[in-house]
Amino acid sequence: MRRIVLHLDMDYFYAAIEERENPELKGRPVVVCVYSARGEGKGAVSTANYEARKRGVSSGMSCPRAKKLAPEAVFLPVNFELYEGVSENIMGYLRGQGNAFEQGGIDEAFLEVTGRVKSDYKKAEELAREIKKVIRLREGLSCSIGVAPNKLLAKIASGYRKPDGLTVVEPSMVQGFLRPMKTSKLWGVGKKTAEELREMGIITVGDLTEADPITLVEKFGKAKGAWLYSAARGLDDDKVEVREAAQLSRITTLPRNTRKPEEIEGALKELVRDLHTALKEQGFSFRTVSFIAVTAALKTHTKSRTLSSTTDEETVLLGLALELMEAFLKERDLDIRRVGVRVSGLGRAAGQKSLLDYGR
DNA sequence: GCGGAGATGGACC
DNA sequence: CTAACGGGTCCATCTCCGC
Repeated sequence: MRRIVLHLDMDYFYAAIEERENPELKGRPVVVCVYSARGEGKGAVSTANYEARKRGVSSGMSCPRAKKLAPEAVFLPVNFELYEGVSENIMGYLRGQGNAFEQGGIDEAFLEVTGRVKSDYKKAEELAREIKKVIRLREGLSCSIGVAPNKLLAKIASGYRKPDGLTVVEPSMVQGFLRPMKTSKLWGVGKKTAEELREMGIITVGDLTEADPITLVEKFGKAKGAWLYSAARGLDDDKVEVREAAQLSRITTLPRNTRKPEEIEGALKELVRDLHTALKEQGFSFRTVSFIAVTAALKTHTKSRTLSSTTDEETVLLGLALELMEAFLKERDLDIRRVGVRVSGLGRAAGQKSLLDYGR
């Protein structure tokens, strides 16, 4: 059976929800920000609506800079609980629309629809239209959808026309679709990889199909080199499936750069409490704890410790986090800008159902 | 040579 | 003001170490 995968991406999700909650915002530039503890407007842009994007505002940009570009924009702090609720509604609906479902972040998801549409692209397109309609009706939000032979292509297709787009890439169209694109359109090719490819004279995906696989492996390592080779050809057999979380973390910016334990501990304790709550909610125990420090120079350092068996004790988590923090401060004479704590080696606490146990 | 642990960096949302 | 910069997750790679 010819495989058909659908990828759905909500349009400027956070800003769109804010517009929906407050219709007066419609037509105005809206910038949703994650503000830090540094006061007066410091932080980064999470999402900007299209009015703000027209003025050059984009995600990841610093808020003061966005303010300079769009002084008349409405700046709002993120309201995660609100967005999560909306996301759950949408994902709950989507889950039932395919043969398999995979959420990839708060505002996007893959659906394996091969069986449901019997490998028929016309039916897949109809299904995509139906999904867009339902989400618009129920949530008052628009999304963009890509329909293609695999996840890699579906993801690129959903981003091809935005907002409110629908792009269908049938197998016969794959080469024509991919060849003219910049390599950075491939999911997994970011700034660094694109730059290294550019140095090799590879700008487009078409260029990449002509690259020598041996050279790619030499340059990028076995896994990534091989992946680049097949991705350029639109090949990908990654399954659509529910993935268990592998790690959970919390990180925050300190009011000022410091290496005094008493100025860091408070924040760390709060992060631990928050992380432990999330752990409990999701029924996870953990085996590895990491202390994360981002220095004044914005370099990230981590220190970790793995236990011989899993636990879900908050006191263990806090004890280890503090211990690792002290070890870090002893080792390095650096001021800390942001601190974080991470748990990995996750297991299921007794009596907890795995996400995988919930049927489709 | 293989694995787990630990550190780091790239990528994406 | 010639910059200033959140928070979260996943993955790959490298080194070290015990076996």
